[in-house]
Amino acid sequence: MKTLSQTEENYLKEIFHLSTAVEDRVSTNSLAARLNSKASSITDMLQKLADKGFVEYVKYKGCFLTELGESIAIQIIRKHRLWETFLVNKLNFGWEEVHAVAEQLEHIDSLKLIDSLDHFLNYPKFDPHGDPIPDKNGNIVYRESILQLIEVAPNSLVEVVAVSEDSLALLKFLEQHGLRLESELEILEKYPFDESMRIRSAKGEEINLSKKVAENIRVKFLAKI
Amino acid sequence: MKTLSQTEENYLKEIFHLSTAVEDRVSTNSLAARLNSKASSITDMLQKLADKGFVEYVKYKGCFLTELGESIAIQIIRKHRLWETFLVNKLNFGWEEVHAVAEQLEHIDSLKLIDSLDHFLNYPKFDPHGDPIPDKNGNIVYRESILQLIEVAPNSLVEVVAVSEDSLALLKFLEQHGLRLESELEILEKYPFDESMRIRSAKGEEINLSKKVAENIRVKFLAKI
DNA sequence: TTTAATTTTTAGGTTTGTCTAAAAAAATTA
DNA sequence: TAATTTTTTTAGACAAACCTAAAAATTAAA
Repeated sequence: MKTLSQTEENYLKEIFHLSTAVEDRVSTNSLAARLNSKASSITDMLQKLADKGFVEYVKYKGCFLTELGESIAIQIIRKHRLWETFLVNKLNFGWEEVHAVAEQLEHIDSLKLIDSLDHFLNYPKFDPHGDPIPDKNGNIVYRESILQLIEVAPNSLVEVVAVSEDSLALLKFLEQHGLRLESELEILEKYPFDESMRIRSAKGEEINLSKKVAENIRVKFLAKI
Repeated sequence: MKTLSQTEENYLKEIFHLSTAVEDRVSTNSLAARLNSKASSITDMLQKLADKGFVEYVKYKGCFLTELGESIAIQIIRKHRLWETFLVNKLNFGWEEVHAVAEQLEHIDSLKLIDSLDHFLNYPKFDPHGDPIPDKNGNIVYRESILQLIEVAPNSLVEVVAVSEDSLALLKFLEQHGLRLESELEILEKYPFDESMRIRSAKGEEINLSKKVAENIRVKFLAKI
Protein backbone atom coordinates (compact mmCIF):
# COMPACT_ATOMS: atom_id res chain seq x y z
CA MET A 1 0.00 0.00 0.00
CA LYS A 2 1.52 3.27 -1.14
CA THR A 3 1.73 5.92 1.54
CA LEU A 4 -0.27 9.12 1.37
CA SER A 5 1.11 12.60 1.81
CA GLN A 6 0.39 14.39 5.07
CA THR A 7 -1.88 16.71 3.17
CA GLU A 8 -3.90 13.86 1.74
CA GLU A 9 -4.16 12.30 5.19
CA ASN A 10 -5.46 15.55 6.62
CA TYR A 11 -8.12 15.77 3.93
CA LEU A 12 -9.35 12.25 4.65
CA LYS A 13 -9.39 12.90 8.37
CA GLU A 14 -11.43 16.09 8.02
CA ILE A 15 -13.85 14.52 5.59
CA PHE A 16 -14.36 11.76 8.12
CA HIS A 17 -15.02 14.20 10.97
CA LEU A 18 -17.41 16.32 8.91
CA SER A 19 -19.34 13.41 7.53
CA THR A 20 -19.92 11.72 10.87
CA ALA A 21 -20.67 14.89 12.80
CA VAL A 22 -22.28 17.32 10.42
CA GLU A 23 -23.19 16.39 6.89
CA ASP A 24 -23.63 13.25 4.96
CA ARG A 25 -22.01 14.62 1.85
CA VAL A 26 -19.23 16.98 2.74
CA SER A 27 -19.30 20.27 0.86
CA THR A 28 -16.28 21.97 -0.64
CA ASN A 29 -16.79 25.06 1.47
CA SER A 30 -17.03 23.30 4.80
CA LEU A 31 -13.81 21.45 4.05
CA ALA A 32 -12.17 24.71 3.05
CA ALA A 33 -13.13 26.19 6.40
CA ARG A 34 -11.78 23.24 8.38
CA LEU A 35 -8.55 23.03 6.44
CA ASN A 36 -7.93 26.77 6.28
CA SER A 37 -7.63 26.86 2.56
CA LYS A 38 -9.57 28.08 -0.42
CA ALA A 39 -12.46 26.32 -2.10
CA SER A 40 -10.52 26.07 -5.34
CA SER A 41 -7.73 24.16 -3.63
CA ILE A 42 -10.27 21.77 -2.16
CA THR A 43 -11.79 21.09 -5.57
CA ASP A 44 -8.33 20.28 -6.94
CA MET A 45 -7.56 17.86 -4.19
CA LEU A 46 -10.97 16.17 -4.18
CA GLN A 47 -10.52 15.33 -7.83
CA LYS A 48 -7.17 13.74 -7.05
CA LEU A 49 -8.49 11.84 -4.06
CA ALA A 50 -11.40 10.58 -6.15
CA ASP A 51 -8.98 9.41 -8.89
CA LYS A 52 -7.07 7.50 -6.26
CA GLY A 53 -10.20 5.86 -4.91
CA PHE A 54 -10.29 7.45 -1.47
CA VAL A 55 -13.46 9.49 -1.91
CA GLU A 56 -16.60 9.55 -3.99
CA TYR A 57 -16.93 12.98 -5.48
CA VAL A 58 -19.56 14.50 -7.73
CA LYS A 59 -19.07 18.00 -9.05
CA TYR A 60 -21.11 20.56 -7.15
CA LYS A 61 -22.46 17.80 -4.90
CA GLY A 62 -19.67 17.32 -2.39
CA CYS A 63 -17.90 14.12 -1.38
CA PHE A 64 -17.81 11.23 1.05
CA LEU A 65 -15.20 8.61 1.89
CA THR A 66 -14.99 5.25 0.17
CA GLU A 67 -14.47 2.23 2.39
CA LEU A 68 -10.76 2.47 1.66
CA GLY A 69 -10.67 6.19 2.46
CA GLU A 70 -12.58 5.68 5.66
CA SER A 71 -10.30 2.93 6.89
CA ILE A 72 -7.31 5.18 6.31
CA ALA A 73 -8.99 8.09 8.09
CA ILE A 74 -9.76 5.89 11.06
CA GLN A 75 -6.15 4.76 11.34
CA ILE A 76 -5.01 8.39 11.38
CA ILE A 77 -7.50 9.15 14.12
CA ARG A 78 -6.27 6.10 16.01
CA LYS A 79 -2.73 7.43 15.84
CA HIS A 80 -3.78 10.92 16.84
CA ARG A 81 -5.65 9.73 19.90
CA LEU A 82 -2.99 7.27 21.01
CA TRP A 83 -0.34 9.97 20.82
CA GLU A 84 -2.55 12.34 22.81
CA THR A 85 -2.91 9.66 25.43
CA PHE A 86 0.86 9.16 25.51
CA LEU A 87 1.51 12.87 25.91
CA VAL A 88 -0.93 13.23 28.79
CA ASN A 89 -0.35 9.93 30.60
CA LYS A 90 3.38 9.54 30.16
CA LEU A 91 4.82 12.98 29.49
CA ASN A 92 2.46 14.94 31.74
CA PHE A 93 1.15 17.29 29.11
CA GLY A 94 -2.04 19.14 29.95
CA TRP A 95 -4.95 17.83 27.93
CA GLU A 96 -5.36 21.17 26.21
CA GLU A 97 -1.79 21.33 24.88
CA VAL A 98 -1.62 17.96 23.20
CA HIS A 99 -3.57 18.64 20.06
CA ALA A 100 -0.98 20.57 18.05
CA VAL A 101 1.73 17.99 18.71
CA ALA A 102 -0.59 15.06 17.97
CA GLU A 103 -1.42 16.71 14.64
CA GLN A 104 2.20 16.13 13.70
CA LEU A 105 2.68 12.73 15.32
CA GLU A 106 -0.39 11.26 13.65
CA HIS A 107 1.46 11.23 10.33
CA ILE A 108 4.38 9.08 11.46
CA ASP A 109 4.26 5.97 9.34
CA SER A 110 5.05 2.76 11.23
CA LEU A 111 2.57 0.06 12.07
CA LYS A 112 4.96 -1.45 14.58
CA LEU A 113 5.34 1.90 16.30
CA ILE A 114 1.66 2.49 16.76
CA ASP A 115 0.92 -1.04 17.91
CA SER A 116 3.80 -0.93 20.38
CA LEU A 117 2.56 2.40 21.65
CA ASP A 118 -0.93 0.99 22.08
CA HIS A 119 0.54 -1.87 24.12
CA PHE A 120 2.76 0.46 26.13
CA LEU A 121 -0.28 2.56 27.04
CA ASN A 122 -2.21 -0.59 27.96
CA TYR A 123 -4.73 -0.46 25.14
CA PRO A 124 -6.63 2.63 26.21
CA LYS A 125 -10.23 2.89 25.01
CA PHE A 126 -10.59 6.67 25.23
CA ASP A 127 -8.22 9.57 24.76
CA PRO A 128 -7.74 12.45 27.23
CA HIS A 129 -10.66 14.33 25.66
CA GLY A 130 -12.95 11.34 26.14
CA ASP A 131 -13.02 10.45 22.45
CA PRO A 132 -12.90 6.75 21.59
CA ILE A 133 -9.64 5.31 20.23
CA PRO A 134 -10.21 3.01 17.24
CA ASP A 135 -8.59 -0.39 17.65
CA LYS A 136 -6.05 -1.95 15.31
CA ASN A 137 -8.82 -3.15 13.02
CA GLY A 138 -10.55 0.20 12.87
CA ASN A 139 -13.40 -0.63 15.21
CA ILE A 140 -14.61 2.35 17.16
CA VAL A 141 -16.55 1.90 20.38
CA TYR A 142 -18.73 4.93 20.65
CA ARG A 143 -19.31 5.93 24.19
CA GLU A 144 -22.89 5.93 25.26
CA SER A 145 -22.97 9.64 24.91
CA ILE A 146 -26.07 11.70 24.94
CA LEU A 147 -26.53 14.24 22.21
CA GLN A 148 -29.07 16.80 21.22
CA LEU A 149 -31.00 15.36 18.31
CA ILE A 150 -30.06 18.41 16.28
CA GLU A 151 -26.36 17.47 16.41
CA VAL A 152 -26.84 14.07 14.83
CA ALA A 153 -26.01 13.51 11.17
CA PRO A 154 -28.51 12.15 8.64
CA ASN A 155 -28.74 8.40 8.27
CA SER A 156 -28.13 7.79 11.94
CA LEU A 157 -30.24 5.57 14.13
CA VAL A 158 -30.72 6.95 17.65
CA GLU A 159 -32.72 6.22 20.75
CA VAL A 160 -34.72 8.91 22.55
CA VAL A 161 -33.49 9.20 26.14
CA ALA A 162 -34.81 12.53 27.32
CA VAL A 163 -36.81 15.58 26.40
CA SER A 164 -35.47 18.66 28.08
CA GLU A 165 -38.30 21.10 27.49
CA ASP A 166 -41.17 20.90 29.96
CA SER A 167 -43.78 21.90 27.46
CA LEU A 168 -46.93 19.88 27.62
CA ALA A 169 -47.67 20.72 24.01
CA LEU A 170 -44.31 19.39 22.90
CA LEU A 171 -44.70 16.19 24.89
CA LYS A 172 -48.12 15.65 23.39
CA PHE A 173 -46.86 16.30 19.91
CA LEU A 174 -44.09 13.74 20.40
CA GLU A 175 -46.44 11.23 21.96
CA GLN A 176 -48.78 11.52 19.01
CA HIS A 177 -46.02 10.65 16.60
CA GLY A 178 -44.75 7.73 18.63
CA LEU A 179 -41.66 9.53 19.83
CA ARG A 180 -41.52 8.41 23.44
CA LEU A 181 -38.60 7.50 25.67
CA GLU A 182 -36.64 4.48 24.54
CA SER A 183 -38.18 4.61 21.10
CA GLU A 184 -35.83 4.58 18.16
CA LEU A 185 -35.78 7.01 15.28
CA GLU A 186 -33.85 7.58 12.14
CA ILE A 187 -32.55 10.94 10.91
CA LEU A 188 -33.42 11.21 7.22
CA GLU A 189 -32.39 14.69 6.23
CA LYS A 190 -31.31 18.03 7.63
CA TYR A 191 -32.28 21.34 6.10
CA PRO A 192 -29.58 23.94 6.62
CA PHE A 193 -31.82 26.93 5.84
CA ASP A 194 -33.84 26.64 9.04
CA GLU A 195 -31.93 23.85 10.76
CA SER A 196 -35.00 21.67 10.75
CA MET A 197 -34.84 17.95 10.11
CA ARG A 198 -36.92 15.11 8.76
CA ILE A 199 -36.95 11.88 10.74
CA ARG A 200 -38.69 8.52 10.61
CA SER A 201 -40.26 7.25 13.80
CA ALA A 202 -40.26 3.67 15.02
CA LYS A 203 -43.71 3.31 13.45
CA GLY A 204 -42.33 4.28 10.06
CA GLU A 205 -43.97 7.68 10.00
CA GLU A 206 -41.94 10.54 8.50
CA ILE A 207 -42.03 13.72 10.55
CA ASN A 208 -40.52 17.17 10.22
CA LEU A 209 -39.00 18.64 13.37
CA SER A 210 -38.13 22.30 13.75
CA LYS A 211 -34.82 23.44 15.15
CA LYS A 212 -36.49 24.25 18.45
CA VAL A 213 -37.91 20.78 18.83
CA ALA A 214 -34.78 18.98 17.69
CA GLU A 215 -32.69 20.88 20.23
CA ASN A 216 -34.83 19.63 23.05
CA ILE A 217 -34.78 15.97 22.28
CA ARG A 218 -31.80 14.10 23.76
CA VAL A 219 -30.77 10.92 22.10
CA LYS A 220 -28.21 8.16 22.32
CA PHE A 221 -26.36 7.34 19.13
CA LEU A 222 -26.95 3.76 18.04
CA ALA A 223 -25.70 3.29 14.50
CA LYS A 224 -25.10 4.60 11.05
CA ILE A 225 -27.57 3.27 8.50
CA MET B 1 12.45 31.50 14.81
CA LYS B 2 10.75 30.30 11.64
CA THR B 3 10.66 26.55 11.24
CA LEU B 4 12.58 24.72 8.55
CA SER B 5 11.14 22.20 6.16
CA GLN B 6 11.97 18.54 6.73
CA THR B 7 14.10 18.66 3.63
CA GLU B 8 16.11 21.59 4.92
CA GLU B 9 16.56 19.84 8.25
CA ASN B 10 17.86 16.74 6.52
CA TYR B 11 20.37 18.77 4.57
CA LEU B 12 21.71 20.42 7.73
CA LYS B 13 21.91 17.09 9.52
CA GLU B 14 23.85 15.42 6.71
CA ILE B 15 26.20 18.36 6.34
CA PHE B 16 26.88 18.08 10.06
CA HIS B 17 27.60 14.35 9.87
CA LEU B 18 29.84 14.70 6.83
CA SER B 19 31.77 17.65 8.14
CA THR B 20 32.52 16.10 11.52
CA ALA B 21 33.19 12.61 10.24
CA VAL B 22 34.65 12.97 6.80
CA GLU B 23 35.50 16.33 5.31
CA ASP B 24 36.01 19.83 6.52
CA ARG B 25 34.20 21.39 3.61
CA VAL B 26 31.39 19.17 2.41
CA SER B 27 31.32 18.61 -1.33
CA THR B 28 28.21 18.71 -3.47
CA ASN B 29 28.72 15.14 -4.59
CA SER B 30 29.14 13.60 -1.16
CA LEU B 31 25.92 15.29 -0.05
CA ALA B 32 24.19 14.02 -3.17
CA ALA B 33 25.25 10.48 -2.29
CA ARG B 34 24.04 10.71 1.32
CA LEU B 35 20.75 12.31 0.41
CA ASN B 36 20.07 10.11 -2.61
CA SER B 37 19.60 12.98 -4.97
CA LYS B 38 21.38 14.61 -7.85
CA ALA B 39 24.24 17.08 -7.63
CA SER B 40 22.17 19.75 -9.34
CA SER B 41 19.50 19.53 -6.67
CA ILE B 42 22.14 19.89 -3.99
CA THR B 43 23.54 23.01 -5.62
CA ASP B 44 20.07 24.55 -5.70
CA MET B 45 19.43 23.86 -2.07
CA LEU B 46 22.87 24.96 -0.88
CA GLN B 47 22.26 28.32 -2.45
CA LYS B 48 18.98 28.65 -0.59
CA LEU B 49 20.49 27.49 2.71
CA ALA B 50 23.34 29.98 2.26
CA ASP B 51 20.83 32.80 1.60
CA LYS B 52 19.07 31.90 4.81
CA GLY B 53 22.30 31.89 6.80
CA PHE B 54 22.50 28.21 7.68
CA VAL B 55 25.60 27.36 5.65
CA GLU B 56 28.66 29.02 4.20
CA TYR B 57 28.83 28.08 0.57
CA VAL B 58 31.33 28.97 -2.12
CA LYS B 59 30.71 27.84 -5.67
CA TYR B 60 32.77 24.80 -6.57
CA LYS B 61 34.28 24.77 -3.08
CA GLY B 62 31.61 23.01 -1.03
CA CYS B 63 29.96 24.16 2.17
CA PHE B 64 30.03 24.04 5.96
CA LEU B 65 27.51 24.95 8.63
CA THR B 66 27.31 28.38 10.21
CA GLU B 67 26.97 28.52 13.98
CA LEU B 68 23.22 28.84 13.50
CA GLY B 69 23.10 25.91 11.09
CA GLU B 70 25.16 23.75 13.38
CA SER B 71 22.99 24.45 16.40
CA ILE B 72 19.93 23.44 14.41
CA ALA B 73 21.62 20.28 13.15
CA ILE B 74 22.58 19.32 16.69
CA GLN B 75 19.01 19.73 17.90
CA ILE B 76 17.79 17.43 15.14
CA ILE B 77 20.39 14.85 16.12
CA ARG B 78 19.32 15.24 19.74
CA LYS B 79 15.75 14.48 18.74
CA HIS B 80 16.76 11.54 16.58
CA ARG B 81 18.79 9.92 19.33
CA LEU B 82 16.24 10.54 22.07
CA TRP B 83 13.53 8.94 19.94
CA GLU B 84 15.77 5.96 19.22
CA THR B 85 16.31 5.57 22.94
CA PHE B 86 12.57 5.75 23.54
CA LEU B 87 11.86 3.11 20.92
CA VAL B 88 14.41 0.68 22.33
CA ASN B 89 14.00 1.32 26.06
CA LYS B 90 10.25 1.82 26.26
CA LEU B 91 8.71 0.18 23.20
CA ASN B 92 11.13 -2.75 22.98
CA PHE B 93 12.25 -2.13 19.43
CA GLY B 94 15.43 -3.89 18.35
CA TRP B 95 18.29 -1.45 18.02
CA GLU B 96 18.56 -2.19 14.31
CA GLU B 97 14.93 -1.28 13.52
CA VAL B 98 14.74 2.14 15.12
CA HIS B 99 16.51 4.22 12.54
CA ALA B 100 13.78 4.53 9.91
CA VAL B 101 11.18 5.57 12.46
CA ALA B 102 13.53 8.02 14.18
CA GLU B 103 14.16 9.65 10.78
CA GLN B 104 10.52 10.64 10.82
CA LEU B 105 10.18 11.48 14.50
CA GLU B 106 13.23 13.78 14.48
CA HIS B 107 11.22 16.35 12.52
CA ILE B 108 8.41 16.74 15.03
CA ASP B 109 8.50 20.33 16.15
CA SER B 110 7.88 20.83 19.87
CA LEU B 111 10.45 21.91 22.39
CA LYS B 112 8.22 20.84 25.23
CA LEU B 113 7.84 17.39 23.71
CA ILE B 114 11.53 16.74 23.38
CA ASP B 115 12.39 18.06 26.81
CA SER B 116 9.62 15.98 28.39
CA LEU B 117 10.84 12.94 26.52
CA ASP B 118 14.39 13.56 27.75
CA HIS B 119 13.08 13.72 31.31
CA PHE B 120 10.89 10.64 30.82
CA LEU B 121 13.92 8.68 29.61
CA ASN B 122 15.95 9.95 32.56
CA TYR B 123 18.34 12.16 30.61
CA PRO B 124 20.21 9.42 28.77
CA LYS B 125 23.76 10.26 27.67
CA PHE B 126 24.02 7.74 24.84
CA ASP B 127 21.56 6.28 22.37
CA PRO B 128 21.12 2.56 21.61
CA HIS B 129 23.92 2.69 19.02
CA GLY B 130 26.27 4.16 21.61
CA ASP B 131 26.26 7.62 20.06
CA PRO B 132 26.19 10.59 22.43
CA ILE B 133 22.91 12.49 22.85
CA PRO B 134 23.39 16.27 22.75
CA ASP B 135 21.85 18.04 25.75
CA LYS B 136 19.26 20.80 25.61
CA ASN B 137 21.96 23.40 25.01
CA GLY B 138 23.60 21.43 22.23
CA ASN B 139 26.59 20.18 24.21
CA ILE B 140 27.84 16.81 23.07
CA VAL B 141 29.95 14.68 25.38
CA TYR B 142 32.20 12.61 23.19
CA ARG B 143 33.32 9.42 24.84
CA GLU B 144 36.96 8.96 25.67
CA SER B 145 39.22 6.17 24.53
CA ILE B 146 36.79 4.98 21.94
CA LEU B 147 38.43 3.89 18.73
CA GLN B 148 37.36 2.81 15.32
CA LEU B 149 37.83 -0.95 15.15
CA ILE B 150 40.06 -0.47 12.13
CA GLU B 151 42.60 1.40 14.25
CA VAL B 152 43.07 -1.44 16.71
CA ALA B 153 46.14 -3.69 16.47
CA PRO B 154 45.93 -7.50 16.12
CA ASN B 155 45.79 -9.58 19.30
CA SER B 156 43.66 -7.04 21.13
CA LEU B 157 40.49 -7.70 23.05
CA VAL B 158 37.92 -4.96 22.66
CA GLU B 159 34.29 -4.24 23.51
CA VAL B 160 31.80 -2.95 20.96
CA VAL B 161 30.42 0.40 22.14
CA ALA B 162 28.92 1.94 19.03
CA VAL B 163 28.12 1.48 15.38
CA SER B 164 28.29 4.80 13.60
CA GLU B 165 26.72 3.92 10.29
CA ASP B 166 22.96 3.93 10.27
CA SER B 167 22.77 1.24 7.62
CA LEU B 168 20.10 -1.32 8.26
CA ALA B 169 22.03 -3.93 6.27
CA LEU B 170 25.16 -3.40 8.35
CA LEU B 171 23.26 -3.55 11.62
CA LYS B 172 21.59 -6.77 10.57
CA PHE B 173 24.90 -8.27 9.48
CA LEU B 174 26.46 -7.48 12.84
CA GLU B 175 23.46 -8.76 14.74
CA GLN B 176 23.66 -12.05 12.84
CA HIS B 177 27.25 -12.57 13.85
CA GLY B 178 26.67 -11.79 17.48
CA LEU B 179 28.39 -8.41 17.28
CA ARG B 180 26.07 -6.33 19.39
CA LEU B 181 26.70 -3.56 21.87
CA GLU B 182 28.75 -4.59 24.86
CA SER B 183 29.87 -7.81 23.20
CA GLU B 184 33.59 -8.51 23.17
CA LEU B 185 35.72 -9.43 20.22
CA GLU B 186 39.30 -10.24 19.46
CA ILE B 187 41.32 -8.88 16.54
CA LEU B 188 43.15 -11.80 14.92
CA GLU B 189 44.78 -10.37 11.83
CA LYS B 190 44.82 -7.34 9.55
CA TYR B 191 45.29 -7.50 5.78
CA PRO B 192 47.08 -4.43 4.41
CA PHE B 193 46.11 -5.00 0.78
CA ASP B 194 42.48 -4.10 1.32
CA GLU B 195 42.59 -3.00 4.95
CA SER B 196 40.18 -5.74 5.91
CA MET B 197 40.55 -7.67 9.15
CA ARG B 198 39.73 -11.03 10.68
CA ILE B 199 38.18 -11.09 14.14
CA ARG B 200 36.73 -13.62 16.54
CA SER B 201 33.34 -12.86 18.05
CA ALA B 202 32.28 -13.58 21.62
CA LYS B 203 30.69 -16.77 20.32
CA GLY B 204 34.02 -17.92 18.96
CA GLU B 205 33.04 -17.42 15.33
CA GLU B 206 35.76 -16.07 13.03
CA ILE B 207 34.57 -13.31 10.71
CA ASN B 208 36.18 -11.16 8.04
CA LEU B 209 35.30 -7.50 8.14
CA SER B 210 35.90 -5.11 5.25
CA LYS B 211 37.54 -1.74 5.75
CA LYS B 212 34.15 -0.08 5.44
CA VAL B 213 32.63 -2.16 8.20
CA ALA B 214 35.65 -1.92 10.50
CA GLU B 215 35.60 1.84 10.22
CA ASN B 216 32.06 2.02 11.45
CA ILE B 217 32.40 -0.11 14.53
CA ARG B 218 33.51 1.79 17.62
CA VAL B 219 35.21 -0.14 20.34
CA LYS B 220 36.75 0.29 23.76
CA PHE B 221 40.16 -1.27 24.24
CA LEU B 222 40.17 -3.96 26.93
CA ALA B 223 43.41 -5.93 26.77
CA LYS B 224 46.27 -7.40 24.82
CA ILE B 225 46.09 -11.16 24.47
C1' DT C 1 -40.07 32.28 -12.28
C1' DT C 2 -36.84 35.35 -12.99
C1' DT C 3 -33.31 37.69 -10.62
C1' DA C 4 -29.88 37.85 -7.14
C1' DA C 5 -26.73 35.67 -4.10
C1' DT C 6 -23.93 31.94 -2.96
C1' DT C 7 -21.21 27.99 -3.90
C1' DT C 8 -18.22 25.56 -6.72
C1' DT C 9 -15.28 24.93 -10.54
C1' DT C 10 -11.94 26.31 -14.11
C1' DA C 11 -7.95 28.72 -15.74
C1' DG C 12 -3.71 30.43 -15.02
C1' DG C 13 0.12 31.38 -11.50
C1' DT C 14 3.49 30.59 -7.54
C1' DT C 15 6.71 28.00 -4.51
C1' DT C 16 9.29 23.96 -3.05
C1' DG C 17 12.11 20.44 -4.19
C1' DT C 18 13.22 17.55 -7.53
C1' DC C 19 15.00 16.02 -12.32
C1' DT C 20 17.85 15.79 -17.10
C1' DA C 21 20.92 17.73 -20.28
C1' DA C 22 24.32 20.85 -21.36
C1' DA C 23 27.90 24.18 -20.03
C1' DA C 24 31.61 25.60 -17.11
C1' DA C 25 35.15 24.97 -13.71
C1' DA C 26 38.47 22.18 -11.34
C1' DA C 27 41.35 18.29 -10.93
C1' DT C 28 44.06 14.76 -12.95
C1' DT C 29 47.02 12.69 -16.21
C1' DA C 30 50.01 12.34 -19.93
C1' DT D 1 51.32 22.48 -19.99
C1' DA D 2 47.88 20.60 -22.72
C1' DA D 3 44.38 17.23 -22.88
C1' DT D 4 41.17 14.55 -20.58
C1' DT D 5 38.25 13.35 -16.90
C1' DT D 6 35.53 14.53 -13.03
C1' DT D 7 32.86 17.67 -10.44
C1' DT D 8 29.81 21.31 -10.16
C1' DT D 9 26.70 24.66 -11.89
C1' DT D 10 23.15 26.55 -15.00
C1' DA D 11 19.02 26.22 -17.68
C1' DG D 12 14.73 24.51 -18.40
C1' DA D 13 10.94 21.14 -16.82
C1' DC D 14 7.84 18.81 -13.73
C1' DA D 15 4.67 17.44 -9.77
C1' DA D 16 2.44 18.73 -5.44
C1' DA D 17 -0.20 21.86 -3.14
C1' DC D 18 -1.49 26.06 -2.85
C1' DC D 19 -3.31 30.84 -4.54
C1' DT D 20 -6.40 34.73 -7.19
C1' DA D 21 -9.73 35.98 -10.50
C1' DA D 22 -13.28 34.82 -13.46
C1' DA D 23 -16.85 31.65 -15.13
C1' DA D 24 -20.44 28.35 -14.34
C1' DA D 25 -23.76 25.93 -11.57
C1' DT D 26 -26.78 25.85 -7.81
C1' DT D 27 -29.70 27.81 -4.35
C1' DA D 28 -32.46 31.45 -2.39
C1' DA D 29 -35.32 35.46 -2.80
C1' DA D 30 -38.29 38.73 -4.86
